[in-house]
Amino acid sequence: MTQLTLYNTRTRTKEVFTPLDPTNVRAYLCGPTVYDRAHIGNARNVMIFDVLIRLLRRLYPRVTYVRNITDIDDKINARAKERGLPIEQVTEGPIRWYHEDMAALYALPPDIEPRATEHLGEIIEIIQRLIANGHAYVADGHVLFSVPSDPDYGKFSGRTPDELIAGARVDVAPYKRDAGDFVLWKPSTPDLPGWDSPWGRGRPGWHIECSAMSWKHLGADFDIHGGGDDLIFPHHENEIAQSCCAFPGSHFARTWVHNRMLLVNGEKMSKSLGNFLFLHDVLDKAPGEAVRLMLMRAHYRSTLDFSDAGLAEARKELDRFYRALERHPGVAAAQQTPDCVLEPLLDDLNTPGALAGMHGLADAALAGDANAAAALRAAGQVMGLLNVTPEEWFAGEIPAEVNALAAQRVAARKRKDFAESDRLREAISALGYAVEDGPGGTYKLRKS
RNA sequence: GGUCCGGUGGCAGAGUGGUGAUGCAGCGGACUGCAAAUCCGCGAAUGUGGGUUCGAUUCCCGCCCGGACCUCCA
Repeated sequence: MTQLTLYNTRTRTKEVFTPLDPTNVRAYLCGPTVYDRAHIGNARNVMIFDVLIRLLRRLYPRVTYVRNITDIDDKINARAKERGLPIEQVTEGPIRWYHEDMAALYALPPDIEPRATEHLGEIIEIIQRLIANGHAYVADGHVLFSVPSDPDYGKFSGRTPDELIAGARVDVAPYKRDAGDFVLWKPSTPDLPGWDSPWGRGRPGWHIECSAMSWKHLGADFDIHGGGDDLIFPHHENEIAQSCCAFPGSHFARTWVHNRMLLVNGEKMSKSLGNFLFLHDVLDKAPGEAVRLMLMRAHYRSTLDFSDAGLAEARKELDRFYRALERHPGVAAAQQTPDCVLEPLLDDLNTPGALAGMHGLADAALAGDANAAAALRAAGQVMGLLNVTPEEWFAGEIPAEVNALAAQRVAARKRKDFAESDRLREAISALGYAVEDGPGGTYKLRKS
């Protein structure tokens, strides 16, 4: 019996995953706030969830994968104001880029990609429910969630309300009854985007849109909710509070999967440090699969240092996998995911372990085992790797100039003019390609 | 200050109460005009001090070091 175990942030333990409805597993991932390019941290988050979805689809007949787009946000408003544009025009580019960048990493598209701007009705309905059952109040044009009204508040992130107040470093707005209360709805001035509501023209707070979109598309109870671990508090704590209080008796997401943050060349990536690494820039320098593999080289719950050296190693690992496939041209993927890859993945998404399994298969394939090559392809499918042919991986576009030099080199080797041969190899190398000699004067070119 | 996580070979990075995966790099050999790739082989690690145990890298405690969250951030 193949059983998936996942570390559940809610219980802080590894648990056997049991779907609420085995005929339809429902998962929600906090998607991007679209005011800028996606960065490499966004990519890690999507990659780990992508492998999870691929794995679930091998275990269950149907998986509904929802990943939202947050297109209402004060940063978006700020950009719109700067440029004198409506928010739709500010978010349009980032949404398109996000799709392009994630596609370059071979990320599966979500089944449903809801947007906050399309869910004002659900947002307002949840707020009304919260007011009606005493978990929210109107003050000074705002609607606030009343933290003291929810006895479970803080349990998820492991905090007590006292701690929250003690640790609060922000000024507490005077209209708040309790320092920990957070905004569900806030008024918009005429120069800001706003929507009509029972509380006047305004806009939703940060956390409410995820409660609304997951409810609409997955129901009040669903299986898995994912995100970066920096969202545990306050975002996910607040989502849980809103949703559970709005829908008494419901439990919101059963299993919470959070990935650790990543470092860039040893430093935390943050706005204040100004070292945000955009996916777009990384993809200019390295193939999408290399970036993807790089992000899988560490377990999702440990810190990953995204470095140039690591990216170079990821590329070499893929070279090895593709060489193994190259030895068995046209071999189709095996039906079953090989155990040496499946088992580590079932154990809380141990992607480094799965990669080790793939190296074992590559060894066997290189030694001539066609079944191992077929298994390697199947492993690639669940990992989202090995999406192209070996020829495409190695060759890419070989410039005519490089081909010409290589042809000259064959001639030089034929007449045993090795000095000229070596000179030509260096010339090819200077253009960014490596030449490998095969038997009988044959050769292969690849990007170096 | 509060809460939480981690310290494994040169680097990256898993697992495990009983002689420590995997990759990259390095070294020796085969192959090659020389290389590259491939194959064969090699060296190399569990922060520190205690405790539990027949036995701990794995469990517990102290210490040292590093990191995260508590504030917008995946």
